[in-house]
Amino acid sequence: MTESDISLRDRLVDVGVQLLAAEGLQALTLREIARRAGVSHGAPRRYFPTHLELLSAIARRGFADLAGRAHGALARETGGPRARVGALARTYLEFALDEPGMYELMFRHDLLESGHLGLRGTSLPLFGQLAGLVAEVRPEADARRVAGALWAGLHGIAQLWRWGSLQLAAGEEDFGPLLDTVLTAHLGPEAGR
Amino acid sequence: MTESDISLRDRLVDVGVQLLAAEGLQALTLREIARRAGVSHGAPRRYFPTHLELLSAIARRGFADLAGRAHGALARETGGPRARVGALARTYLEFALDEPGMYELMFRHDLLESGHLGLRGTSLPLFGQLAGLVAEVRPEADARRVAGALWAGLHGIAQLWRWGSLQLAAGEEDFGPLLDTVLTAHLGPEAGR
DNA sequence: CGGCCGAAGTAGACACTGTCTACGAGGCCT
DNA sequence: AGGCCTCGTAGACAGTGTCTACTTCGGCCG
Repeated sequence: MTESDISLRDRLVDVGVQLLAAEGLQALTLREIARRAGVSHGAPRRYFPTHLELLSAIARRGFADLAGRAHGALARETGGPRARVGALARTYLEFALDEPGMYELMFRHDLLESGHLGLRGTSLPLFGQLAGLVAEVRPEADARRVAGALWAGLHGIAQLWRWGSLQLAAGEEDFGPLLDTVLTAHLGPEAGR
Repeated sequence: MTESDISLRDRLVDVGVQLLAAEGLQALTLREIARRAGVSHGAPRRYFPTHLELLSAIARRGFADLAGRAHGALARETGGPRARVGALARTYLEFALDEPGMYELMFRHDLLESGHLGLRGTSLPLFGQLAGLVAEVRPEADARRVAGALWAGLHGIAQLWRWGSLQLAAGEEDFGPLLDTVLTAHLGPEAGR
């Protein structure tokens, strides 16, 4: 069987990721995941003692996905540091809007293990890259502080945009101009755009 | 009795607000609210057909509270538009960090009626005021766009700060410098600070 | 080869949730 | 007085996460 090739542990996470993308965070119950994996509701407990741990494992996939996309975007972007920050930021927002359920889960820290798996594992390195690029663009500024402000702006846009708040309040139709506004405010205008 | 002076409807919301502040969003179950209000678990249904509607009524208090604080802050701040934006922003962040449960609820739109009560009711006017002040500070820019970017920055700081992400990643101890960074980036330096 | 043992999954119980429905108590109006 | 109607009660129901006792089955050791 191809399904029993991989362990139940991995299959549960696979099913979870798929279910999250298909039906959203609310559908991601322990029992429904077990059902779709074809096992009883008690089975997951052997690998994930608590629901939070299973959700955390699913979220970890999301962090890995985001890190992969960011890595790919940076590899593709051959311009200067300012352009690379722009590519990173666009990737971040596209991820948040492409995978709304996953993005939601990744930042619902009440549903995740308190260990902040995502942050330490992949967000921090990613943040470090961002801060490094910022330092190149604005050597006179406190790069980590500016990178933090930038990240906050990205996260805010992602969140508010998903709810339609910014569309309604700011009257935008696309998040691009908002993103450019934030980037330009912190880093100055982008050369070739 | 002083408790039966006010209607059960209001009492439920009162109890909810109090419970939210005391024990957080997770404790805000319909049955627990009913218990603390001294009625059976079916009683709320007469006033709030669904749990979401009760939560929405509670959140509405939060939006009103925020609007009141903003109004007060603007009344207190006698400086120019740039200083007034600063006061507004600080008020927003202080609210988010003073009342973390309420702030969380206000932006958990999966728990609120889809009508976006809060947005239309109080956030939009508030956003309008912000945009008006921004227009005074930067007449050459698209005020609503800048205000949107500013709001996103505030929301992002509030969210990330509450989880400790920014403290960890950006190495800050206080959100003030981050807030100043965002404000300065979008509006230029504040005169008297 | 046979018995055992431990890992893996099952099945049912428990407390809790939100929702729904049938029911009773009490006041108000005609 | 009698009827109605608003308000709240009480219990049932499906669903959830967690916990515990029980089966099943494959591999290992004597």
